[in-house]
Amino acid sequence: MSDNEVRLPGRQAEALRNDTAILDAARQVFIREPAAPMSAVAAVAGVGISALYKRYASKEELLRTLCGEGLERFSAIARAAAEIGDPWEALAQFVTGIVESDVHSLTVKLAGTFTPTPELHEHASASTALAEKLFDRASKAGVLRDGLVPNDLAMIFEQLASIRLGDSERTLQLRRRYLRIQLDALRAGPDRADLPAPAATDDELGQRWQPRRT
Amino acid sequence: MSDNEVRLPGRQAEALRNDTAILDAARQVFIREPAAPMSAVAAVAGVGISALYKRYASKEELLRTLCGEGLERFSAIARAAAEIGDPWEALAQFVTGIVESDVHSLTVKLAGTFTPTPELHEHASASTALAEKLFDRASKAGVLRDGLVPNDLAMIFEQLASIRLGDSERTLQLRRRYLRIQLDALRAGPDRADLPAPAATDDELGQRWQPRRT
DNA sequence: GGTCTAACGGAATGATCTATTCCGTTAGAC
DNA sequence: GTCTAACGGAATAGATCATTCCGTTAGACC
Repeated sequence: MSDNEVRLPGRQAEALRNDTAILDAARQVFIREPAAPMSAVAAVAGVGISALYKRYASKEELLRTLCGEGLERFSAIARAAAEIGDPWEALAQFVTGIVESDVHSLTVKLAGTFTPTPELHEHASASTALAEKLFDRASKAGVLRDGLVPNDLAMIFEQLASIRLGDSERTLQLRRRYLRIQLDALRAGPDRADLPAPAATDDELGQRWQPRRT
Repeated sequence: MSDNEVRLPGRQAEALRNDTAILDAARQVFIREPAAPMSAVAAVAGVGISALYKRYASKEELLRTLCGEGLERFSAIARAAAEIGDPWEALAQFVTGIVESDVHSLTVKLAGTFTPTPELHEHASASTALAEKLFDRASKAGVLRDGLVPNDLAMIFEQLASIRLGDSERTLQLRRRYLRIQLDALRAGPDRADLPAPAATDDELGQRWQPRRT
């Protein structure tokens, strides 16, 4: 670890360390199980429950924070991919980046477990726009199979995020395997059958942000 | 509905009708939400809770029954596909059949919510063997991309089963769309990159049958 | 050294949710 | 006109959690 913040000694240093420990633990716990109890987060972070509530007024607030952080990460990955010259490589890097950082679990799968703020909605729209730009570039370059639309990417993320077997390292390996398969099928090529049904609409995908009970 | 069992009149006829109503409702409810309460099943079936417990000693027993029924369906689909002459068509029909009947949600996704019986295990093994036969036939015919193994099919089912948007009809449409994409990527063809990691082993897949809490 | 207090740990509280049981009804069987 | 299998659904008995409360404690400051 780097020590770029060791200005603060003693007690306050511990508090800072706990800040990140709690966020890391929460990310890890809620990615594995979106309905996990707060006590599980505290246990993984190695702190007491009160340390959580000192920082976040409620579970919802913690989840919102995690989700926002996920959207941030999503945007960063999209922006980095946009720097790549080759349109296909840019898209592939983007998709790979999202899958490798498991950002989908942090955003869409957490949405619906809390009531979203307008800011989160805007942030989500902006992120989607970045992804669409990458998609359109590849599409105009003719490297994508016919009939695909940007929202297909979201569904592919969803499918890959459903893979979870063994520890997180093994899960990552398996996701890479099936990502390769999916990417191969997205490229333009001979023998591509027509896609049988329209992709999900924005409205359909937006339903995920409606608060759910489960 | 056909009336092949109307020998029994009155009260017993109602009981028979309830038998299937309950099983249908349970299938529908637990596919949508594996952790659904028994009362939800009763509500959908249009009966009282006691009608459930008259037939199944516990929730576990109902889940086991559903799972067994799903394995039965799985085998039937595999056997029907085995009749098809063309190896690729046989495999494609099999995969399509599993996805269309949402049988994966009935077997693997329910496994782990109850303690499995030895019979279920054997039944599962037998089903897997049928699927492997279809896979091997296609593999030997050279129509599959290199590096695929039978267990890849299970992961593809898993990914497609994770798609759920709107009502069941819309969900089916979307699954057909992404099934087409996945199938295209399974065929042998030019430009197929090597798959980056080994597929799931039987042991890894078997872990799903270990009882979980969630 | 002696206080003071921010930051904690974690038990206690108050809701909520559910599997299962219990008991009074009722509609056909006879 | 009885009798009873099959019900409906309220009541019971436990879980499971989010959140609060209160007693500790380890640095900060004198």
